[in-house]
Amino acid sequence: MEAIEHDKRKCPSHLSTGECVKRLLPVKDALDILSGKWKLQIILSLTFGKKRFKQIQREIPGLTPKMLSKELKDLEINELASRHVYDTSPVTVEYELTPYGKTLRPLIDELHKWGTKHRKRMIARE
Amino acid sequence: MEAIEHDKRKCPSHLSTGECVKRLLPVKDALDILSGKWKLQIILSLTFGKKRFKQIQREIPGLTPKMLSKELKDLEINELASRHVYDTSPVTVEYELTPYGKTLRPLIDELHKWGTKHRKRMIARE
DNA sequence: GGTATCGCTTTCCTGAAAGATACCGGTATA
DNA sequence: TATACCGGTATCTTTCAGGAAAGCGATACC
Repeated sequence: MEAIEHDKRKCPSHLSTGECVKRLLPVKDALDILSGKWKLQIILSLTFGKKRFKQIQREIPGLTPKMLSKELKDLEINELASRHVYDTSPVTVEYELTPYGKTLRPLIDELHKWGTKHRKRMIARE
Repeated sequence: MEAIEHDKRKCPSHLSTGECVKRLLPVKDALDILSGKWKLQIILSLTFGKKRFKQIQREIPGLTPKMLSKELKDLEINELASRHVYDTSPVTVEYELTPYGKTLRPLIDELHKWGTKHRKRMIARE
């Protein structure tokens, strides 16, 4: 039987497959930083000001200290949040978004914009 | 010992905690659609034109038919991709990004932009 | 003395996602 | 006849993110 015409388009001709993958990497980096069950909530919580460990935990129901600790470390490693230890006793520890962390804002806004449209669309469809 | 001054900022005063969570939902929706090991690559592959099942699979090393099948279904459910079956034998099936699917573009670009900066920063730091 | 708070860490465990592998009917190709 | 392609599905196993619970040193409160 007659086959359908297929062109072999893969990547645009000026890009090799390898280059396509390379273009993908930064997108994955960004995605990694925001995905996961708690990251967004924690970032959001910190956008409203400095917070202490327990304070964040109390704000986010279900968040265990283990997870919070881990996520905060990730944020620190990526220089999105900073940790300040004060020599009180027992120690006081505060976390805060770095200026760099705040550069996530437009990205989150874009996600919010698209997500909102999508949500409406999916609900409208029923 | 003297405690440090803490304000109790949580959410901006005009937003309840519930409303904060609500603002989060659409962001998560968007994130869900893009995160995962294969979704981005599949979407990217489809931005370069209609593709057949095996064609996509060949383009993305390591992608099993089971995963591809599942991801394509997800894309269909979200109306981001469409499936066309042609009555040849054996059947020919083509997948393509819908116009709606193409609206993801600015979002992916934004992720790419931030991700690129972040990648540079992390590499520069060593 | 007993209990509570702070800021975690450690250990153990589970459910869900992802991977490996095999298979299916139908067709074309050698 | 046998082998390969197509578009998947079915089944089994592995991996791994994340949860539950306990503990820790230091302090403060009743």
